[in-house]
Amino acid sequence: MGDERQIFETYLKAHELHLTQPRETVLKAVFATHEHFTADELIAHLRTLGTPVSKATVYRTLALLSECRLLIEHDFGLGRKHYEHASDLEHHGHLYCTDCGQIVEFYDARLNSLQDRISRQEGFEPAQFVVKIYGRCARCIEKMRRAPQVGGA
Amino acid sequence: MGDERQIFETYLKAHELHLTQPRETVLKAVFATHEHFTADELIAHLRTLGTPVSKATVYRTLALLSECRLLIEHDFGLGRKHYEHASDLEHHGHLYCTDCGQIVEFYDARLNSLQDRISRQEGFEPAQFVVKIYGRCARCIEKMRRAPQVGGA
DNA sequence: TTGCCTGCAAAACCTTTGCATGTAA
DNA sequence: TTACATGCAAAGGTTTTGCAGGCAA
Repeated sequence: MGDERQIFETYLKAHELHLTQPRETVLKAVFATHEHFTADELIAHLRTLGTPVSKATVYRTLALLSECRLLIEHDFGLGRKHYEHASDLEHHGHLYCTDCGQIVEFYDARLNSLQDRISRQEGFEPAQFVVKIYGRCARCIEKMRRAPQVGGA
Repeated sequence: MGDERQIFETYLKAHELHLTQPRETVLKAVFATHEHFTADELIAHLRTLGTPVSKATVYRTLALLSECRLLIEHDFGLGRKHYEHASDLEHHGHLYCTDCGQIVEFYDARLNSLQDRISRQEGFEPAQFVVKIYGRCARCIEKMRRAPQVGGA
């Protein structure tokens, strides 16, 4: 978490912005765990911690953290964004279960070489690589087997 | 476009739904091209064609077409969904330029084997495989070289 | 002291929903 | 004839913005 703070401070200085107390509160909470989270969850968590930060400021801070590449915004098509640490993104992607909504991470060392090869081909300068597989997780496949839905095709 | 119509009709019949005129209008417009589009763009396009369909019906029809796997919903984190033909999805992913918003497709035969391998590993039954690379496109890299931004890191 | 930052509430945005009317089968 | 579908407008949920007062540097 020392790294993140330093990167954030450097970014703020470079843009003549301030490291305020609310921003520091958000920074700490965000990098205290490695969980995915939504803006709303973070706002609730901060309230629980006894260090509430307003909705507007949380959104503004998340935008800053995404701009300086400390956070990645994910969108699973649910109408709200999920955030995760950019440093956690290397070599991994997400499996999203369309039945129960569970998000499972998977690791594959070949993802990065894939990203590089494709970006080079297209003349792209890659910043983020996002791999998602939508489908049904093992648990829901099993559940389905025991109690099949009508019209399940 | 014959295929899509048949698949849609079969799906509607199986669920005791009707193939109405507005649904047919949407179906035709959607499968007339292979472009990505948003709901809003489609609504505007239908108006231009002289065959307007209401917002509510367009959204409802897009949901149906996604349910029967004729369309894929994409989310590039812009607050609105992009749709594309499911049949176009094989072996390809998207490069999204964070500067100009351009979306470039890339093809790589290895994507499908990657999906299969990962899904098997995790016990997933895959339905959609989404690969996105966010970054800067060749044109914007060039533009940037000629007129660098302040604080451009 | 200066200009950025905060929090509140209102606005904006895309998408969904309730309801009376219209229409496929 | 019966149920499903349409269109309008209003509601819904998340994210953004305007503004007056507060704070970092």
